Amino acid sequence: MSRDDLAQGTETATETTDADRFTNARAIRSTALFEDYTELIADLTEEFGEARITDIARRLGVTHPTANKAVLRLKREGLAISRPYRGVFLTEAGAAMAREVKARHRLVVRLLIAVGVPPDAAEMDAEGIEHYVSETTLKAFEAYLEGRG
Amino acid sequence: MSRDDLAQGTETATETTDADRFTNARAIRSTALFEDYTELIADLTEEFGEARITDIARRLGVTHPTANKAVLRLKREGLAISRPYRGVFLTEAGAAMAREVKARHRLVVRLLIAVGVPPDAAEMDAEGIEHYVSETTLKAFEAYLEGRG
DNA sequence: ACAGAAATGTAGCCGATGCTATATTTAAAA
DNA sequence: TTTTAAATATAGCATCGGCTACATTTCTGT
Repeated sequence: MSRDDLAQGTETATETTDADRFTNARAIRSTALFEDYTELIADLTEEFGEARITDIARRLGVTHPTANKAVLRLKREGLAISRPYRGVFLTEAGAAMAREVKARHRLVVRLLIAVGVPPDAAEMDAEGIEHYVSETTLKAFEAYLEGRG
Repeated sequence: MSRDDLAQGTETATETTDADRFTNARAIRSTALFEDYTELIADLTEEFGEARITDIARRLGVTHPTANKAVLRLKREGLAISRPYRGVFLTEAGAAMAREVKARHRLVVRLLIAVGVPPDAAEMDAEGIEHYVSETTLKAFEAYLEGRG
């Protein structure tokens, strides 16, 4: 099920209820962490050739056991692979998620700045906002940014 | 601690680290549910004179036990009050949160529509986005909407 | 007034996401 | 090489936020 299927809810066609919106938001909340991890692992891999648990934990501002547990979940979901005491790497699925997330992140930051948000605040807020931006909204952002050169 | 204190992180002044951003996002994630509940309770109280657990649960798309447990947390945090088998009401603190959240929600929806997001998608995405919009960004949204009449 | 229906409450389960404390393994230094 | 430091793993605890199943209370209709 894609983001936009979710975004449409389960209604026959027209109406969208409050419950649909909240259910959608809850669904996204549960994938937000995976998005953060895959994006970060991609960054670290590019920078250092691999993503070490310690680096992941430090960048996210959590302890290593927390990062380790999250990586176990990533592996279980087929988004990452790793051998004991070694670096973490993304699977193709994980890399695809990372690419998508990164593109979304950049677009959100660009749009915020375009409407006058200071760059620092834009970066800060985008970290949370990006997860909730649907394909439809993303397209609108693109169109808006196009239309103003 | 306010949203913007959080948004500044614990840095001395200038630099904002990745960890600050993620820690900020996590902090907001943990208050998002309270925001949803207070806003909804305010709505229901206005509509029906009180907020019943059943109505809260239905609008959020969760079961009553889940809503009940959340209300217990709200009460523990001093945001709501209720007597057994009776409606739920907001405290002054809860009502203040509801007002703030509602204002933020409206502004986010207006901005999304202003940049070309279809109203349906704007409503849907705002449900998640609104929680992550800082005061700074909110001010920028206001200025942007002012500046285009 | 009372029976049945509806609403609310409680108990207990689960998974996610954080933590601390304690192994264990790998890497670095003497 | 052997010791020490750093990184990683594991165990166990807590809270949150979902659920189902069941108990209790309130409301409604006859």
